[in-house]
Amino acid sequence: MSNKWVGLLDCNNFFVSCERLFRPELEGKPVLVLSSNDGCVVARSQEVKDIGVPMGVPYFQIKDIIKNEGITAFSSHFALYRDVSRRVFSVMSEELGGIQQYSIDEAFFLLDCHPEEIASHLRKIIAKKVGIPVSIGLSQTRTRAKYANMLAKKAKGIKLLSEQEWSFLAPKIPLAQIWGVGGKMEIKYKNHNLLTAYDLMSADPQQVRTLFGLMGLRLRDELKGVPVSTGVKKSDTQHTILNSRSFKKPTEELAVLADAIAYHLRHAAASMRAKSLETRSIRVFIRPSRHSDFVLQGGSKEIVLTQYTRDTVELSRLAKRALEQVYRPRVPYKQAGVVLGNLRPVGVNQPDLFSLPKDKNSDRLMKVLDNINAGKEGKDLLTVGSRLKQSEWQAKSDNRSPAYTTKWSDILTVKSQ
DNA sequence: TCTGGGGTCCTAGGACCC
DNA sequence: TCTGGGGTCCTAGGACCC
Repeated sequence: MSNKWVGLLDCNNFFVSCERLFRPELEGKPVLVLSSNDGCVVARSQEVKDIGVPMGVPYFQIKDIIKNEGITAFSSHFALYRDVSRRVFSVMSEELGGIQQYSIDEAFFLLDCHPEEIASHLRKIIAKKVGIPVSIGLSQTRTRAKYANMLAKKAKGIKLLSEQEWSFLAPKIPLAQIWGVGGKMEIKYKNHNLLTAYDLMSADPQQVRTLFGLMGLRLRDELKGVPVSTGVKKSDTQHTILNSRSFKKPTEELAVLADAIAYHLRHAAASMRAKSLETRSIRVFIRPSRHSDFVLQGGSKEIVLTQYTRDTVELSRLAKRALEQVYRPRVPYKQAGVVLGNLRPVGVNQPDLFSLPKDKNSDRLMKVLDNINAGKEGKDLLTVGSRLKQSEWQAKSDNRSPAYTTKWSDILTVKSQ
């Protein structure tokens, strides 16, 4: 272990910052971003946090506050956020070499020396080249760096958390504030009298293993300063691609579900091909509302293929079959989705002894399909699988910002004088 | 009326085998 | 009246994250 520091760079209020990039007059003003369907709040500017709007609160509950406080609310616009994200990480990679992207707005990295100088340089160059404010936490493991990052947000954007300072803080840090400890685990730890980071660090490892499983043991190591995943390398390809959406209103009809599933399958498969991946398993799930009496009536069905595929037609057939197996009449479903799993990069060819030869025409057909649909985001002109006349399950986004960076027609025009 | 979507990793329990 | 035990593999679901 030659690397002394594990760093975590995190974009501040990322979605809000993305929207502000193209609406600079909103700097210093309260801004929030809603989830798709305009369902609930997923990003808040500092001003909105100060007003007291909580994360994840349903939109309909705060409509009055938004109006009274003069908050600007955006529908989420993922094409924009993904694009800005790509820019941030490409600057980071240029500066540091290897990074490990963790989410749309966070990445880990390793440093041997000069952590503060490098962190400060990173912040400046990202602000200059992309225009997004970021915070950086540095410590000995990813879990500690994550905590350092939280402190950085309250400080001036950078926090170096040394071994000494960690030892001093650990007895005062509630486990709930530690990365990886959610509501359920917090209660479980509490039940065994483990309340702080220090408590878990000093607990008996054998006991931790039996009571809290592998996750508990790893968390204990990370808190003690022993990194669990060896470093920050990894060229890891994605394991799953998921496509799902909640319905405008619940449905009990198989035909409507089939339409939604077919839609999600087309998009998941196209996204998979765009990433040059192929799949060997498909899962279909349908669920009632999380807030209804039917919560437990949902289900999922996975079909494992004998051979990798990228073919929308083949996958559509399987998706339909899986759906018919999980579907139950008289359940008000509120969400449907498709997961493609067991992904691998195309071209890693290990032909299966027992599988049939591949249909050569399939790849060509899919290419034609993808080309026709390319650039028509959300249009879905040429489709495979069921398609209802009126997609009654789809919802809309009312306050979406223009596609400043991903659609020619929405690019800003700069005028002199 | 209205409560997101896209990921990761782990584990309980059933099927199957000897 | 009695019903093995242990291993592996797979699936569905849970917990967590942003």
